[in-house]
Amino acid sequence: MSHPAHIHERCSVASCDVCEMRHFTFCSVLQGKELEQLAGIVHRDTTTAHTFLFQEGDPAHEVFNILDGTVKLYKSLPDGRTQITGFLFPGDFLGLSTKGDYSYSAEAVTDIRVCRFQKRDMTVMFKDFPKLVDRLLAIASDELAAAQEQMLLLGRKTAQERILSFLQIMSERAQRRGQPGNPIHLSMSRADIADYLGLTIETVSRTLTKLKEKGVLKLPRPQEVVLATGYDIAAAAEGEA
Amino acid sequence: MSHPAHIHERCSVASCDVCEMRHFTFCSVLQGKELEQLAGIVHRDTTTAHTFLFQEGDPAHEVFNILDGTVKLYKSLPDGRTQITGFLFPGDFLGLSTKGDYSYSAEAVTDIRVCRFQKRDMTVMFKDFPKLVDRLLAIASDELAAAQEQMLLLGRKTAQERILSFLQIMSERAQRRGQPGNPIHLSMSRADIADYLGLTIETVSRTLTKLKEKGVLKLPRPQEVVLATGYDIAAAAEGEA
DNA sequence: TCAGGTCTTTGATCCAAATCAAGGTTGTTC
DNA sequence: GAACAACCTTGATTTGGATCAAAGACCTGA
Repeated sequence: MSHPAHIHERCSVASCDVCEMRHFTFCSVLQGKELEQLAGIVHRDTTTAHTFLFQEGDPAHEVFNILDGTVKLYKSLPDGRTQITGFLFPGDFLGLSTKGDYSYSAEAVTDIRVCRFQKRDMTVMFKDFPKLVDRLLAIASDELAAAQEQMLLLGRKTAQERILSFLQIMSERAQRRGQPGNPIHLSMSRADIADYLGLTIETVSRTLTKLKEKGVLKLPRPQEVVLATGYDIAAAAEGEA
Repeated sequence: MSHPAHIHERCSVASCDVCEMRHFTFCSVLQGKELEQLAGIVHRDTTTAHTFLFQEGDPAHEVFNILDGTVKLYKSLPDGRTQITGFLFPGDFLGLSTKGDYSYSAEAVTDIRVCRFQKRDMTVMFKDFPKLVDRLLAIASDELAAAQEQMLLLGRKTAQERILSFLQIMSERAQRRGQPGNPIHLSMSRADIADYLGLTIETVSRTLTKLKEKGVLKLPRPQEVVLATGYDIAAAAEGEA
């Protein structure tokens, strides 16, 4: 794999009040003049898969909002072992950090479009519009709850429960974006799924095959999962007998 | 083990400006009249080990601040498998949640003292003092970074690396509270450590014994760990050769 | 159409940690 | 200070998922 490069393309300033993600993301609390002020500080970028938004240890000068595509957040150990801590999809926000540096890396899994903000510009917005901070606190709270759920998965679930939980999460998030929850499109590789679930590629593949043989799902192509209707995936992901 | 009961004791209203934790916790951003207003809504509770502050699924009406003792936060699966998502110590804040219900349980590991606030009272404080929200966002951000670090531990570290990471975390947190970082006092049981690290009691015990045999630490009593000076625990916790 | 690369699946074997099973230690109550 | 209970340690064995190895599947460009 070639070493991903940092983003370099930049598009011109956007007009936030006609943004298609406007009501699905953190800026949904702003309107009218407030959105104009936001448009004044935003940059839009389009970039290809495997590009870094930033890497662990980089000075944390920017925050981002995903417009299109999939991004992975991860942390690594010195010997290369990697844990993906989350996948981001359109409408998701990233870049919060109280330390001066990012504590994780963010890399495009697919081609992506993002909104990019300088943190110092955001600080001004926070001062002018405290409801933005309220919104970010709610977002951080939800992320914390999701992180705790993921700790339960990583610490205590079997391989099969992890895969089922993962499919359930991907399905729910597609629905929150207004997409169908059932044929599930997996925009990431088996390696990324493994690094998200604390497993190996082989175990991910084998477990999916086993679920296919059980009739729980179909796998017409590696990236497309069709869940059997009438199967209680939520219960199975928590280990019912 | 007897089933822990909910808290029932209540003490009278406190005077926040003489609070010993005042500068170590979220109220450190308040002063003078602001603290008086906070004192008007706080209740102090003293309660014994194994008491619940709340359980997963309870309506989230209160937030808490730990004054003394240790609290564990955890999530469980239907069959009883449990993942502790964090230990809280004096100065730590808990109870954030955007949903109506708590998404995890909080239980006293030792006898504890806490400040207790009704969420509706806090909402008023947030409106009056936006800097409180800023502070909570910073706290949530830090917790998120810690959660991501814990996901790396649970997904990718060996038993020995987990134990060393745990000791390092406990040491650092003691220091942040102004206590010595070296003889480490473990206020929780082996079972709790296991549920925090995604291991079994036996593996926790064996791994500690092995580290003792290697001369990395001494274990004068089960709850007291003395780290060997000159040993780079941080590097070992990340798997240096 | 074929060559080469990347990704996924499948198979055989291994091993770190879980499970099963005693003992040992510490603290508490009567 | 004996009896009990809770917790911790140690030993023997098992096992779920990792590792090692190889064969498909799919895509891209010449």
